[in-house]
Amino acid sequence: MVGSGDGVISQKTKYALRALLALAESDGAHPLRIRDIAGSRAIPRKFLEAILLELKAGGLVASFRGKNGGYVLAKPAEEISLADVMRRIDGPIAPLPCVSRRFYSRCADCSGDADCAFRDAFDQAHAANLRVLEATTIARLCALENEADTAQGRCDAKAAPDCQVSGKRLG
Amino acid sequence: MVGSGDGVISQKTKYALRALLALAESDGAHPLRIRDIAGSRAIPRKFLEAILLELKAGGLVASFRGKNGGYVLAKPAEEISLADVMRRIDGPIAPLPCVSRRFYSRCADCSGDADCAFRDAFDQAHAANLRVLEATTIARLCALENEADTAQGRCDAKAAPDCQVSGKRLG
DNA sequence: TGAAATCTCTACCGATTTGGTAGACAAATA
DNA sequence: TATTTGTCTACCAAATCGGTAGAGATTTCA
Repeated sequence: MVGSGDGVISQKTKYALRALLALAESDGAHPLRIRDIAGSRAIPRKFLEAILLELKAGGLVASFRGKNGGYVLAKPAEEISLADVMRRIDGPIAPLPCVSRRFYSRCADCSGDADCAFRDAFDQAHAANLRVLEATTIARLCALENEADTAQGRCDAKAAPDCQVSGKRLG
Repeated sequence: MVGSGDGVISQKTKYALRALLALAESDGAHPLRIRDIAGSRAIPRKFLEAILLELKAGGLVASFRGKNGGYVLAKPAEEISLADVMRRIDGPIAPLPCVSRRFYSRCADCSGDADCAFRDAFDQAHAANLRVLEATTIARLCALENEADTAQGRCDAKAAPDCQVSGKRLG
């Protein structure tokens, strides 16, 4: 079933972003417990444990153990971009390894055949994509979220108005 | 292993693009046989059969059976974009279903939680990505490929010069 | 010195997707 | 009718995705 389309952002990345938003919105004085983040953001607890460990390994969050322990952001929310999170959780963002900024490697089968012709196009597309992803920070998302909340109506009010909800549109 | 990175373009899409390039480069008078495309472009034959059927279902190629049969492009190479091929083979390009132009649907878990804040950013990134992918046609890829070929040195000569080949760069 | 609370680590698990392969079948052509 | 081509149904192994279980290590507090 080709078109069922969960899209390309993994569940894991969505959970990671939600967790980071939760941390960014907390006062930062007290660490947030895994259990509380999981509870408030609807994330499976054990899964979140693993995700936070990855984020910690990537230097995005820090943790404390024992009573009063928990997680905090390891740097200002302004310095964590969407691209940072995606790369840490799902690996390279580039569509082809030979076009990757951070994880460059030669395409295994690129020599002597037609793949090379694709490279340039994918490189441009990737660059355009990345510009947005690098420019968007957790802080910015946080602001957007609060905006939406106080203007109430929450998420649904912002759904693209020209998109039909029923079924798929193949045009 | 998060960074091993084959990238996001599936093998299947790469094969599809190679096959389309082969068809675009043939004179168009005689159909190309699956076997010949597979041979000249290093694509597993049986796998290519399935791919061509999908492209046919999508109206990108046409076929003839029996002796002298084979495949041809169903429309001018100028009218087949990278985005067309990717969508036909791998489904929606959008990172989130609620941001998709062709396959819109509401995110399952978007109501009342933080996902909404992501939407806007991913929407912009996707739009930027799509602009390039829609603008790049098979004809253009074909031209690029020939350019590279006649300037000889083939692919490898075009590899990004500022990228080290050895190992991964984590910066 | 515990005991409790918290993060950490290793191991597993079922479902789905990816990248294929095998083989019978159908339609053209000569 | 024999041959040559595409078409269709069914598999298959390996990897990935989304998660779970449970023991272990640290810190704090009484």
